[in-house]
Amino acid sequence: MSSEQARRATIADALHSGAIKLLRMVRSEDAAAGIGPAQLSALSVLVFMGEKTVGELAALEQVRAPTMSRIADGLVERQLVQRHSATTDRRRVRLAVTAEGRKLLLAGKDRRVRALAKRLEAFTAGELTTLKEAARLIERL
Amino acid sequence: MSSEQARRATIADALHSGAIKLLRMVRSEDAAAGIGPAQLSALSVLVFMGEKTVGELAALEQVRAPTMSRIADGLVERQLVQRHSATTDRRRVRLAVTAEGRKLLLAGKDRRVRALAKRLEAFTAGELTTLKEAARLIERL
DNA sequence: TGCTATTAGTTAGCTCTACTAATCAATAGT
DNA sequence: ACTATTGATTAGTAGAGCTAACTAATAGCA
Repeated sequence: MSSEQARRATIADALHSGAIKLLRMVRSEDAAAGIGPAQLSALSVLVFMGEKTVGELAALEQVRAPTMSRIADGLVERQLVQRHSATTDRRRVRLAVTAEGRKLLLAGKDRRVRALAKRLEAFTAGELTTLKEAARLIERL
Repeated sequence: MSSEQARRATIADALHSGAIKLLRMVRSEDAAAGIGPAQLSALSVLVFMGEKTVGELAALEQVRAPTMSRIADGLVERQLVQRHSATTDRRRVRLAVTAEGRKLLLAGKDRRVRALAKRLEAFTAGELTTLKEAARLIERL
C-alpha cells in the first residue's frame, strides 16, 4: 500500500541522515592515519576481503580502473600494499596488503570505533540492543 | 564494567560497518546530480540549515576555510548558491542557496532515499520499527 | 584619535582523487 | 596466424583537500 511505501521512505530518510551523521562524527579520527580517504578505503577492502585485482577493487570501490591504479600507486609507494602479477593471466595485477598496511588500517579503524563507542556510553542497555539489532538488519541490505 | 565497554565497542563496530555499507549503496545515485560530493554536501547544509558564512560552513563540513571558499566558487559558478557580504561585518560572506540549488539538492536526496526505500521492502513491519527507533537514537549521538 | 592585533576570506601552490581517451600487453576466438 | 577482447597503465583535466601568505575589516586600547 501507499502508506507502507511512505513509511519506508520516512525510515530510509532517517537512516540516511543517521549514517551521514555517524560517519561525519568518526571521520575526524582519520587525519591521524596520514593517508587519504580513497587509499584508506581501498586498504580496508584488501584487509577484510583479502587480495583483489585492480579491476575487482575498482568495482568494489565504485571507481574506474585508472583511478584504482593511481590509488594503488600511492599505497605501494607507502609500502602498505604489494603488486603481484597473477600467474594464470599475466594481464591481471593482484594487490595484497603488507603487514604494515594491515597494522595502519586496523589502528585507524580502532580509533574510529573507539570514538564511536565513547558516544554510545550515553545509551541504556536496552537502547544499545536496539542499535545492535538495527546494525544486524542493515548488514542484510 | 569491562564487558559493557566491550559490548559498546562491538556495537560501535557494527554500526560503523553498517553506515559505510548504507552510504556506499546510495552513493551511486549521485552521479546523476552532476556536481561533486563536496559541493553536494555543502549545498545540503545550506538547504537544511539555512544561510551560513564561509567559516561556519567550513567548520560544519570539517574542512578549512580556503577549501570551502573554493567549493563556494564552484557552487556560485553553477548558480546554485549566491554570495552576499553581511551588513554588520563586511568581512563575512554569507552563502545562500538559490531556487535552482534547492531543487538540485532535493532531487538528489530524493534519488538516494528512493533507492534505499526500495531495499527496505525486504524487511517486515517489525524490523522496520527497529530500524526506525535506531535511526532516532543515532540522531541523539 | 591612531596604532596594533585579531579575524574572515581569498589567492597561490601543492597533493590526492576522480574522470575520459588513448595505449600497451596478454588472452581468446576464429 | 589474425583479430577482437580484456586488464592495466599513461596522459591530461577537473574537483577537493591542505598550508602559507595576503588583503580587508573589525576590535582594543593608549
